[in-house]
Amino acid sequence: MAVMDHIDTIAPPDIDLGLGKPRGETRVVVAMSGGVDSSVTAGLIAEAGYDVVGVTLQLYDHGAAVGRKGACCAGQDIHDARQVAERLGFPHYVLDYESRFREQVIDDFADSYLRGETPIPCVRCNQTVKFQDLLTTAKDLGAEALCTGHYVRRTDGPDGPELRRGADWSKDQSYFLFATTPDQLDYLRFPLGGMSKAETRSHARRFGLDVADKPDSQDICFVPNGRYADIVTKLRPEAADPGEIVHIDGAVLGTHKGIVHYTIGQRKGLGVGGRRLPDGTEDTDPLYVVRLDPGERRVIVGPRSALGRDVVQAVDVNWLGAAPAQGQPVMVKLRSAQAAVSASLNWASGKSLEIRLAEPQFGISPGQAAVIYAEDEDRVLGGGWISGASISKDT
RNA sequence: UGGGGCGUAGCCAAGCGGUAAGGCAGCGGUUUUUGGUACCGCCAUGCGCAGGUUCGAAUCCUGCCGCCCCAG
Repeated sequence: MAVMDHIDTIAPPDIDLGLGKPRGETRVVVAMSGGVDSSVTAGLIAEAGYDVVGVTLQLYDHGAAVGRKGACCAGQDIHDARQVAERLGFPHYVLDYESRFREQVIDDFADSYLRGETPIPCVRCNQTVKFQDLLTTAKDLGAEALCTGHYVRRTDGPDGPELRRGADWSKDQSYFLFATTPDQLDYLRFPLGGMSKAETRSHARRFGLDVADKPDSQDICFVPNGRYADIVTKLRPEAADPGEIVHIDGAVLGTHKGIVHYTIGQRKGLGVGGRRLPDGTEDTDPLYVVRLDPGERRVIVGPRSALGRDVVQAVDVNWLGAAPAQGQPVMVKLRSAQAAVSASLNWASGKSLEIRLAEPQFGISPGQAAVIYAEDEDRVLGGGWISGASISKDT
């Protein structure tokens, strides 16, 4: 089906992790999700002569995830990872991280919705379970580095390691790794960072892996069938309490089915049709969620024009290197699957920052990440969790 | 129970004798390791109901029903 996704033959690359010891004496832990990317990562590192130890984290309930396409880290995926390790001939361990994952990722996910935010569990998972817990485990296993199959690059700069976008920008995952600390980055390696997805799959075929044609993962890994609201409702029933849908002009337009179902910028799912305004004109423009008021359980809606924001505040900021100077032009991604936009730093103080976007953006939601790139749009300077956004007054 | 107006899909509606626009909502798909956005596709054998006129009616006529406004 995907014609572009096929390269017939590909030569073995010689991956060097730059760890300064003979490869055969250098132990490396590879985080294996059971998908193509991390499987190939392990294969390439083993092929390059390193002492590979594959580790797969069991993150959530087996039963719910068995047989699900494109998931990771449970059931079938653990089985797939084990098979890859067997085929490629290196040891493989499965670690039970279910309780840690629940506490640090799933609970946070649910609480975030209660606050009227829209969380990114993938970042939380990288930030905690993978780059804290698993990283510590890797060190305990005597490894010199932890490898993952992320499409990002780690380069050595004058002030230490730098994080850069994956060479294949269509698969770039740097947005999800903005919270990686300098110490963590120092220990991490991303062998796929210079590759395209097509190349990765070709290597998988070269290794004869059954997962070569496994679908790319998508959706939230611990949510079956994309019904994330079900999970949140199960954990925090009040997130599904109904409330009013209120237009920014004050009119109550209907009832919503729980704040968990909405995020700023969202259009679908409101169920509100056209209406006749008091002045006699008709309003049939689509409505978007402009704001969430968790205290009053209100969903505030308005036309798309009411969504523009060009000032963004972020907290829990992480810098990979020196923080940019005030007024410095940067590029910022406010959403994983959207191009970075021009911005400048208004101020940064401690773990907080405010940026000014060159042009207003639509659908900026607290709980999401503002990831800041250098002007070349390649290096990740850092980022933070969006805490608020506003529109500046006309000049 | 005098006068006037209106009843077209879940909502807002165009059409005013020639064989049901459009928007919103909804559904499906594409895109996507978060949520969302965007884009593409689908969505009224029928126009309150019943008769009538006509080659032909949502469009004209009659009756009934239901809303709304004004006047009692």
